[in-house]
Amino acid sequence: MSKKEDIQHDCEHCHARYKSIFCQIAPDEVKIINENKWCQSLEKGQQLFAEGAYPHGLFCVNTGKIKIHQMGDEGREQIVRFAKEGDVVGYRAMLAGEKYSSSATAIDTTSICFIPKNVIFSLIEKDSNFSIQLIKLLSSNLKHAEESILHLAQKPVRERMAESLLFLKEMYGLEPDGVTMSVSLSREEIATLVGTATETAIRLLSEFKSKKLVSFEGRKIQIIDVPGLLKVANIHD
Amino acid sequence: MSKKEDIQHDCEHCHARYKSIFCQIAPDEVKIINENKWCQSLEKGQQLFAEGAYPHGLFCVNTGKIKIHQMGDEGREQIVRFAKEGDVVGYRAMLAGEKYSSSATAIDTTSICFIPKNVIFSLIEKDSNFSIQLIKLLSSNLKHAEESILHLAQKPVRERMAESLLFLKEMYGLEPDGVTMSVSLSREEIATLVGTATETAIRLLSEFKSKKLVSFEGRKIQIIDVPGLLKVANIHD
DNA sequence: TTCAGAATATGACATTTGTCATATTTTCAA
DNA sequence: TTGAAAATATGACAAATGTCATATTCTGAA
Repeated sequence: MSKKEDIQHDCEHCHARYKSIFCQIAPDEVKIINENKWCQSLEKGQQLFAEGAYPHGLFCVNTGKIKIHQMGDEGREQIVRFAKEGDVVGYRAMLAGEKYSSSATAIDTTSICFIPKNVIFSLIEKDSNFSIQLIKLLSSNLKHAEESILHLAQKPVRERMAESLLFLKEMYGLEPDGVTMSVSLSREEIATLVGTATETAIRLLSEFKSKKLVSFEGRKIQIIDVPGLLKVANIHD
Repeated sequence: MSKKEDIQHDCEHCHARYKSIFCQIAPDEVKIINENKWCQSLEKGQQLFAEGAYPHGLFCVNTGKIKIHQMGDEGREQIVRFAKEGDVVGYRAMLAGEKYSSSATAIDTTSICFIPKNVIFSLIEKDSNFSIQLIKLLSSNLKHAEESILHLAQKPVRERMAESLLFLKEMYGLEPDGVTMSVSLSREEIATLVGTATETAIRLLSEFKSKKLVSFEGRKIQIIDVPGLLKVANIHD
């Protein structure tokens, strides 16, 4: 499962922990996690877990980028969520005691830590504040999911494309140049995020490029005109 | 807010509580809830809470049916969830400490109980098992929401319509005749559940009727051919 | 009962979006 | 380096779905 060269980080001073649901837990609890966790690194494209498998714990992203996706009837993938540094993945199925309903795949070089199920459940039992952190995380995910439902049902593809680009910019930020997006996705992946055909995604990106809203060279996309994109996305306030 | 004639139920022997997230809490906690809750009855069409308002507690459905819906850009409503007896509504925003991101409206004569925020949070603090119940509820809602995302993005309207009818049958069940659905929704509401235009929803229902998959008289819909609907919905396993 | 407004229904049509075919370009392993 | 496979791009077209117009039916209040 994991490779020899994977570095075992120290939870106590972990930069990702401060941003995570584990940010407020007691030092001795941190110690328990540290002793039971397992770190692993993933290449871009490597799968973390697959739909249908049984979870034995959850994963905390240390560095890198993860997509959470589901398989549709016609074998078409749908991206339902993303995760970055400090985010927790694979927790929904674990908490519910179910099989994974989605898969998770690295979309960049990623370092994650695995924390066993029993450690999480004993933490829930001992630390009500941790429960609240988990509840807030689930709440936030649910809110975003319901917003996606609204947009998929009511917004045309062009609006959703503009919105998705702005979302990716918010989620993963920009490179030091201040315009290039840090995430690099294939056209097909962008299509499965927006919820459209790959060709439609390509056409819309070309259109946005010709309208000087974005520019790109392969998978490196630059966000040129944020107000313009907001307008196309039909976002006002 | 509430009317004189609203009956104040007794939580201890409440039939809805046994089906709810409150099914496993200690007797003295039940007593605290009972002393702090407030029961209210709603007519069909009455709103329980509105998008943008601040939550002061959560609502537990005693009897009846509730729709959770959001407003889209063009003023079109989108139904994102339903609730029935034993379900809890309005908890997401409360737990997250945010404004409501959706509204809730009775779609049938409904009796609900309001439980104040502080009672819920002290319960989370005291009873880790209750936290787990909440976490499982959120998990289940999130799972369904992500499934909706997949289906809205990838399934054609006809499939989603068949699926929605089957979903409503599962959710609210049938009348004693064994075929008529217990929920009664307008064509427009069905459309906002499926995520399509009202006219398209009407046309599809007529098509299903002519294909003897369903029959209906106004808003009373009979489910005639479940295997046929499953086939149209493209559901196999 | 009666009437007005709402809900349901249906046709005609426009628009959006997806699909298929086919270039063109890029990537990566041999 | 080179060639094959994958990814990107674009055109032509088909299919799905939404919109608008207009009946028709239903519903509830006066």
